[in-house]
Amino acid sequence: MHKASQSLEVASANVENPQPSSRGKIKEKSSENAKIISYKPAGTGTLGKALEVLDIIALSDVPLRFTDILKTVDQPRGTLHRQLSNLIEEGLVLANPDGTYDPGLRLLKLAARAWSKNSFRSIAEPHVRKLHEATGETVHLGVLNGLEVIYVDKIESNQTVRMHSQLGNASPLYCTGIGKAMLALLPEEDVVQRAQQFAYMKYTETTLHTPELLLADIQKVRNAGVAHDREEHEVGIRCVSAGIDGGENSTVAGVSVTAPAYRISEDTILKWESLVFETARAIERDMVVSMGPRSQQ
Amino acid sequence: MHKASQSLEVASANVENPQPSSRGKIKEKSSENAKIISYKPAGTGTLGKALEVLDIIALSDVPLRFTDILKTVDQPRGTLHRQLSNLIEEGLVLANPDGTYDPGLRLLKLAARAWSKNSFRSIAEPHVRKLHEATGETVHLGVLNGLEVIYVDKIESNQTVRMHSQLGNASPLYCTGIGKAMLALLPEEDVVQRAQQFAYMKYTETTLHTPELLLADIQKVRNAGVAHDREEHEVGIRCVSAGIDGGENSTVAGVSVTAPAYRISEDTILKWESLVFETARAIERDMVVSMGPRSQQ
DNA sequence: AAATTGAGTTCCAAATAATGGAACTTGCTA
DNA sequence: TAGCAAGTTCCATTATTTGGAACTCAATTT
Repeated sequence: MHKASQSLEVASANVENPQPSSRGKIKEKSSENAKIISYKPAGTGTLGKALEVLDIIALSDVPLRFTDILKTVDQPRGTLHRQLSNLIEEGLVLANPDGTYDPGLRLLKLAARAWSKNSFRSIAEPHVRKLHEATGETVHLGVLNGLEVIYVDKIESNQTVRMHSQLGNASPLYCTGIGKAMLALLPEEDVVQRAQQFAYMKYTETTLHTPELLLADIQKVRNAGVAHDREEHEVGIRCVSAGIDGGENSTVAGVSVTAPAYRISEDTILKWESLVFETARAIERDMVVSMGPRSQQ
Repeated sequence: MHKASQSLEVASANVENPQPSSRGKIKEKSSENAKIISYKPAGTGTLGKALEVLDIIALSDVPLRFTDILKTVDQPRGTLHRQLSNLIEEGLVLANPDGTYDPGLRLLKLAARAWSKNSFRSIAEPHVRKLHEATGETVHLGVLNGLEVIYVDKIESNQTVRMHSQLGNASPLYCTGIGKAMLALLPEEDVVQRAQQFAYMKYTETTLHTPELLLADIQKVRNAGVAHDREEHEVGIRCVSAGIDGGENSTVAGVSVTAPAYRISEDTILKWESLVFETARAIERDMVVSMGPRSQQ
């Protein structure tokens, strides 16, 4: 109990869940069920601590030196030094000649596989493409991950912007169309809980920057079936989004169409609402076929 | 040579680097042993073992179940089970409802940062783009990583193919233009050593599938300053490539132009040779400016 | 229906790896 | 040249990982 509690306690709070799992599965963390969700597992175990360091290096906006990392992570110098050595040895971190550290190439290689193997993404791809063709605007496909949405696919309307520039990027749930659409799929108490955990930032005038504003909007999304981002994350940018419920698969995701506000009329928005909604439904249907109950191999 | 320089080179690209390091370096497994390059560090330490499991999951072409992984990795069931638990808890691995495992979303998020933070890539980007504009064909940017080239950027000639589909992908050095161009930059004994370690596959009729064939070609590349892939990896595909020597930075990389053989004449090839060569030189110059001696921050 | 098998999970003493404090280098600065 | 800051190494202590075996549970087999 002593040690188990430390390594896997994330689920400590959400005990007793019927979980109709057939064969046992490995302690699945906060997926759909988790009543109490701990999004910040805080590096427990050797792996967790190593990843904590890796996160600091990867998520920083400026190159970090040894001491910078040391200040962020609460550890003795000797310990951090060895952790960095291990990360470098494994190719997860790159030591620059000037004494700073960068994320390593191995991450790219792993992620390339993670992306191409992602079955949800490949199932959704034709639908995403069709939506792009129907609207002519930028389309995003995102997956729920804790308090963020992670973009797993994207088709740009404007080809001058690099396509892949944003894949894998993460945005907060509360200020994006996809984020709100996904929240609306979750049980109310789960939404309430997450709403309390956001570190709200008022990106624009219309950003929903309190749990109350957010929860009220989520209710509207539930009724409408689609979510709107009315310049809530970036001035001048609007988006229409619909949530995708993976069901069995427990994946919660969303699609969206995004465009500059000046370019689109209310009529266009209405048209997009149904297009986006239908796209989400189509993806859900394909998911049941491909990964649903009783299938796969 | 100044500042701190802890380029520990465990499995880094350049063995045998005089490296006038001033401050001590991190760890450094065995400096006199640097002749023997261990590209397969074989999971040492807790982190290494965890990554070994992650690699198996990420690099497999089919979804793996617990037992499949167990057969590949030589470990007791109990141990593997806990390792998987840890990987799942950290978001590096995703447990599917059907009992199979996939690489997790956290990898995408980390890799997105690794990519956008990669200073080499961003320095090279304008040159890569220019080369694409000058040739109208597909341009690749790759970095040396052990026995492979990892593609860090790519501009497609044919927009119908998804741009990001290949980023992070790895190919063997011996059968790609960029790979051979990079090898040509390394000291001879290093090339010989790597040449012996490849698991040669005869992809096409012209694949250089023995160390002898490869070494002979590398010599030609050294003389010419550019490397050719004459349908050595894929039938009907040719490519012209030049190596990029990071110098101080110790990054070894390469650029290439690729096109279907039927579409290009010998004249075109000649023109590309100088374009590609010049692009590589231009990138090297920019690297010295941005990350070379006396700079940073 | 009972027995068997296969797949996954849990437990715990023993083995191994990580920790953290302190001493040690080294380059830079006052 | 003394002092300082940044980075590196060492090693006894502490904590985690290991691996074998026992256990659960469902799907076959007999």
